[in-house]
Amino acid sequence: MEVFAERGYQEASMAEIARAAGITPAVIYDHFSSKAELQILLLEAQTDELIAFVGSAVSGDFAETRERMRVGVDAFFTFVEEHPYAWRMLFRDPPTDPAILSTYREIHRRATAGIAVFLRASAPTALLDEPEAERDLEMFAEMLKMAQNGLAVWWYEHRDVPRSELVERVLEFCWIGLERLTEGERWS
Amino acid sequence: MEVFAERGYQEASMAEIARAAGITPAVIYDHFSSKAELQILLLEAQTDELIAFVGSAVSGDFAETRERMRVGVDAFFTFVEEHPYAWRMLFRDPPTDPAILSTYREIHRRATAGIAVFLRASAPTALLDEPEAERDLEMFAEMLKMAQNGLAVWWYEHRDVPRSELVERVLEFCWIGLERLTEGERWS
DNA sequence: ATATTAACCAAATCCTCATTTGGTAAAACC
DNA sequence: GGTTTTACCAAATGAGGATTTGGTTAATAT
Repeated sequence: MEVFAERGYQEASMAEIARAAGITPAVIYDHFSSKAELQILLLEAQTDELIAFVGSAVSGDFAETRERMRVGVDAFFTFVEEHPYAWRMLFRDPPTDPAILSTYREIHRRATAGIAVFLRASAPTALLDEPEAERDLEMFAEMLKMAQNGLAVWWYEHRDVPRSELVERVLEFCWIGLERLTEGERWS
Repeated sequence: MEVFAERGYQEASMAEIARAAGITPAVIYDHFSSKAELQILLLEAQTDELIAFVGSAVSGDFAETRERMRVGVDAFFTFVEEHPYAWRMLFRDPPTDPAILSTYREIHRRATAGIAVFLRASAPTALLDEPEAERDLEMFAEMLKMAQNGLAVWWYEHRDVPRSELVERVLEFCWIGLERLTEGERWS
């Protein structure tokens, strides 16, 4: 993971991965059928971990939707902080290899879908009855995911900024929009 | 551009690029010193075009900041619509080649900085005097850029959605946060 | 008209890896 | 104690693809 994350898939050679693991490339092939498979297994494992981590953070009871939102965003950045390699593999370097691209897309689909489910759970019935509700939720989820992710990339070059500040900025940036969404208002 | 955009840098072979241009690979080397240089020149040219395009769209006089914002966001999506290859090269597939990575980072730095300048121009003096003003603007710019870009990626799979709808969703998502930023308010 | 430069190409190079081969040695099993 | 499985590796193998070579032909310049 370290080598994949630091170098990106293409630049990570099996030789370097093996060296980092203290073995030789041949040993890797005793355990994984190809470089692509190795990458895919890592990606999937990390996705499961991220989704479980954020999911459990937001699953409790919250007095206000906003609190739940804050906890979710905070959980994401906590994951980034604690699993920097995982995050870079998952969100920073889209793969070029076609064999991995479909896995990558699936991961992002799952991430967006997860956020959308979360948003839907907070939205009022009236809004959900609108014919474009699904699509709108998906768009909001996509924007939230990418805004968060963009900040995470930015954070990488500004390590001195504390996590709590990132969380605040994300909420400031989009909260009101999300709040109105969850209250069923539309404005022009 | 077409081949780079469709396949991504790694998967685009010089042979295919040449074929698409109706020539042989050797001819490319009469004009460009390497595949990396070719990619870099294309990236830089497209960046200049995008920045000029959005820049001129938002440079006029607007009664309200919100109108200016709408026009800027609309200009971005118009560019995506009219220059799909350019957009994919610029924003969709981060390069893996180290020689190109620095160019890619510089491009994104310029894009974020351009958005930040735009936001700063609309922000009140009081807010700009805060010590963290620069950093906050940068964070907002980063989020706006990535939210927009995320929607553009999403759009790629939902071509039936009209541009105007994307623009509205972006504004809904983040406008109020931006509005408060430009009015100097902070809330907890 | 001739010299120079530019556009072009078919066929070699050549280099970087991923992947395989064909083993040894230690551990686990029975 | 012998057999099988597992962990391991040094040294090939081989493919894909960027880049060069060594030209020809068309255009431009003088």
